[in-house]
Amino acid sequence: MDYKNTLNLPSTDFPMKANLVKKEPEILEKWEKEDIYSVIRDTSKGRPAYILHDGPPYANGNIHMGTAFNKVLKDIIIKSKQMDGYNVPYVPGWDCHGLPIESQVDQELGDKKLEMTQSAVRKKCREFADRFIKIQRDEFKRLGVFGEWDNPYLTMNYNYEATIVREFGKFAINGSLIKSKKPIYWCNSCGTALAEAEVEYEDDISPSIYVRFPFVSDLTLNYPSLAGKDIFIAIWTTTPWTIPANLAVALHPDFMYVAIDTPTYGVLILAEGLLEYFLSTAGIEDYTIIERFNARELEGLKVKHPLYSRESIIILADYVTLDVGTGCVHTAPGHGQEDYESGLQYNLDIYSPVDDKGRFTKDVEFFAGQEVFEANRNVIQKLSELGVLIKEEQVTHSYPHCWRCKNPVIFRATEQWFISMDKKDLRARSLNAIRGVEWVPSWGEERIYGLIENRPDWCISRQRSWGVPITIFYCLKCGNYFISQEIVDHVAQLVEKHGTDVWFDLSAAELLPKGTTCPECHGDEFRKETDILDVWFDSGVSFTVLEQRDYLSYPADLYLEGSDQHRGWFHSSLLCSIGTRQKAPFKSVLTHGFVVDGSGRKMSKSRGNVISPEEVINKYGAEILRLWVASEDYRGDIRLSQEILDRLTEAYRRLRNTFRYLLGNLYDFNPLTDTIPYQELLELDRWALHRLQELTETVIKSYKRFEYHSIYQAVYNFCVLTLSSFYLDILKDRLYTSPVNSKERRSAQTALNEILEGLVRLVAPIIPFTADEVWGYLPNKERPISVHADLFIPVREEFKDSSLIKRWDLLLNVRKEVTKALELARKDKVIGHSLDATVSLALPKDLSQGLEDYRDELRTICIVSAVEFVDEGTIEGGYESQEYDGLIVKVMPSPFPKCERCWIHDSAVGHDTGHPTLCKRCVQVI
RNA sequence: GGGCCUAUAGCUCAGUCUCGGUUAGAGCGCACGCCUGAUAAGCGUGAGGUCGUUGGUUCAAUUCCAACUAGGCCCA
Repeated sequence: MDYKNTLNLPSTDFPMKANLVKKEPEILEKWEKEDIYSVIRDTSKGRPAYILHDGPPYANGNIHMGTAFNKVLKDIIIKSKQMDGYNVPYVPGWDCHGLPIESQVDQELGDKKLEMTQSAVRKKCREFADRFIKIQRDEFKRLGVFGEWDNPYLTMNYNYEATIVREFGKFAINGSLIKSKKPIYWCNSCGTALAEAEVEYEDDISPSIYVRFPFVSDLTLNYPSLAGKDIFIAIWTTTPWTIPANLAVALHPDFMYVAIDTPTYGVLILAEGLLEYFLSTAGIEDYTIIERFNARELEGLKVKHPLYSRESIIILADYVTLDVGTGCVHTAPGHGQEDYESGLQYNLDIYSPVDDKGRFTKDVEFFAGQEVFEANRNVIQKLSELGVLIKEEQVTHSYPHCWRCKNPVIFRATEQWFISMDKKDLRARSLNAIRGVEWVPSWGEERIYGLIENRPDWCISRQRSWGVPITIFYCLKCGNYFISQEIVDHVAQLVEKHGTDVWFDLSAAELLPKGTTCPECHGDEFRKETDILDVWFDSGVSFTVLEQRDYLSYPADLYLEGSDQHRGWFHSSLLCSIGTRQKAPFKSVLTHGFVVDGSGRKMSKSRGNVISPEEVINKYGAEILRLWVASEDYRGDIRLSQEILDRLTEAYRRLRNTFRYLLGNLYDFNPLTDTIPYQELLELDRWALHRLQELTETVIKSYKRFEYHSIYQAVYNFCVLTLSSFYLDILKDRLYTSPVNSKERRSAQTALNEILEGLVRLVAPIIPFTADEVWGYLPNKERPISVHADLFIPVREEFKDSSLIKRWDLLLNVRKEVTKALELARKDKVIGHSLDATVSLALPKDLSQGLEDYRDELRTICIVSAVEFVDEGTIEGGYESQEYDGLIVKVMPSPFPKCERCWIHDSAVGHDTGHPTLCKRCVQVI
């Protein structure tokens, strides 16, 4: 007779092989059909809300691994908060305006652009953004991310654009807005401003000149050695044309400077560290050092401009280096980024006497009307004539060029709009607010604090097309610019209806409320501003979405982005919110690191180490990608490699198989009728339930702390150690051989069911596809349509029994020793399967006390045919425990025949004539 | 060049921070073996680490401090 048919072997349709790549789209379709997101919204009505406000990705390409990581992390938070009892709506967003899209559209259009109106080009930009929003949306959905995908917030939506106009209006009206000069990249031949991304660096040959500026301040008082001499400071530059705009000379605050006396050039002051370099370059051999200075002693002294009869001031700046030159840096605040910052610091004019075509303006003596690059020659000539030129040569260096016309570009100061950091105490109020926000990890606080503390005023204007206009008007009569609440409201209404195209399509008169007159001169003819807003302002006011949708709330509970956003979105959002609402838009801010390759290098095309989300999804499935997100500690760099993916795939299989095995053993279990009350469960099953509570506690706590890698480790170890290699392995005998409806079997199933129900929920936020697939196979069908619409099962205190755990710790430890002994016996070919063995234990006193009541459990948990306790000294040979002094384990092959049904060797096998190959227990079962 | 961050077995993570103190843990992978009633599964045993480097503090440092190296983010 084939007794195998009399066993209760596991049985389930839940497939062992996941085939995620094929299965996931089916599950997505099911979710779509069920409208799972709405179902979750409905079922969680009335629960406390948890608002994670989405940082809008930029809509100009497919998502990369960083975007995928970020979105999955958000989704894990959303799903886990949801299952932890909150109502967690999620409105995804996209950042739509800005230069990258405008540039890409420019390239697609080519020369056609020249014949198009600004609005027509903007329309192309809108279509471009739209295209990629759809693509990215599908990519995010494919990752299993739940959200309001059919109603996201887009910064180019008309109502959002109107909001931007209104928020900008608040700054303008409250007095934070200022207009001032700032140097930007400028292409002389195109006559346009360029963004940083629009310049290309290429090697160029430039003049390199050394010039001496005579001192005006009297140095002889403090330095008598200099008495009676002509004293100069020596500077070096590769842009002679900026000399007319020189207003200062910068020294490094920590460098030493020397004064050298030369027969040809008089006394020259320069950095000590560049003395040798300078002397050899300038060809000076005859000199004497007559004085040394600390740079700080010279700060504020005056020198004379080498060309004009005005003064230039000596200032200090960190960016001065000893690489090349003299350590005394010619500073023209209107023609360089660093020069500009020094100019602000020392309150210098941002002087930039150059027009749109790159020609000196008429008030520039000697060079008026000359194009700056052509003027280089003349400037050098003039310096030479005036006897202030020390040396001229040529250098090859990397210099910025216009990406369009390939000509060299210049820095030119132009009028720009700024939000003042200090006029309305924006900086102070922001710094104060930072202290009230929870930053995770905590160092984020210092990082953003430092940035806000030191940043200059926020330049919010751009000379581009694809963006939200700065809605300011100018009076044609008096030149005054103005804005008012009435104008803001009026324009915002127009924008809400027609989008910001309206600004480009209509005239100033059409855009203004009827009867508007200039508040200064009552003129009635106007022009509109042509600049648009920095896109960081667009996304910076995204918290308005939280106010405008009644199911969201401001401020958000959480903002979550990469650590680069301390300078980006966290930063602009904070400023926008503080500036208009006096409080931070977020209660807490979580940051993650960047995705790097297996050896910690950044992913880049040139390195060839890029792994795309698409690649992972198509080869392994989104679930593996999500498991990766959960498994990595994201506070630092996040590594990704083929090996990591392979490991995760194997781990996934293990998790899946654990679920499958649990399901397989519950095929005949009806929780409603077959559940055994806790107090009547076998000890081992109660032990398992206690372990489940510990796991639940760890996992729920880790979800709260956003520490998903701990969850991954805990769940995985639970499946492998607690379940697979221990509990489930031991349970097999009881599950398979006991009568179907026996208490022992139902006791095991009660525990298994509890474990399955708990586990499937705990992992659902991380592997939502698999969890929901498992959900469909659970024994009891009275449940929500998806695991994601349900809640975690909280820790059940009544399932905890720490004294039981303590007793069993000993059993587990002894088991470990027995397993070692079994392995040795196996090596010696004494046994194969552990059930072939009978084990004799010589126990020291302290052990025998704890084990006396567990003689039978020991046999079961060691999965051997018999365990007997014997006196010390009666055993010969045997394995001596390293853990317990005096514990000796002797493994022998069982002398009894093997029961054909349960595989246990037993003395009673053969005693029953009806079933001569079965043990007593199995005979009874049959 | 500056600000912030990271560095523990081949891989992913514990431990160190708030207590510095016997042989630094886990799983995976690897090697070897068992089973064939979770079977393109399951079980066991074992080998892997001068805790990035160098100094300092200390009776004692992976743990505290400093510098350096490598890498990451943001600036310049």
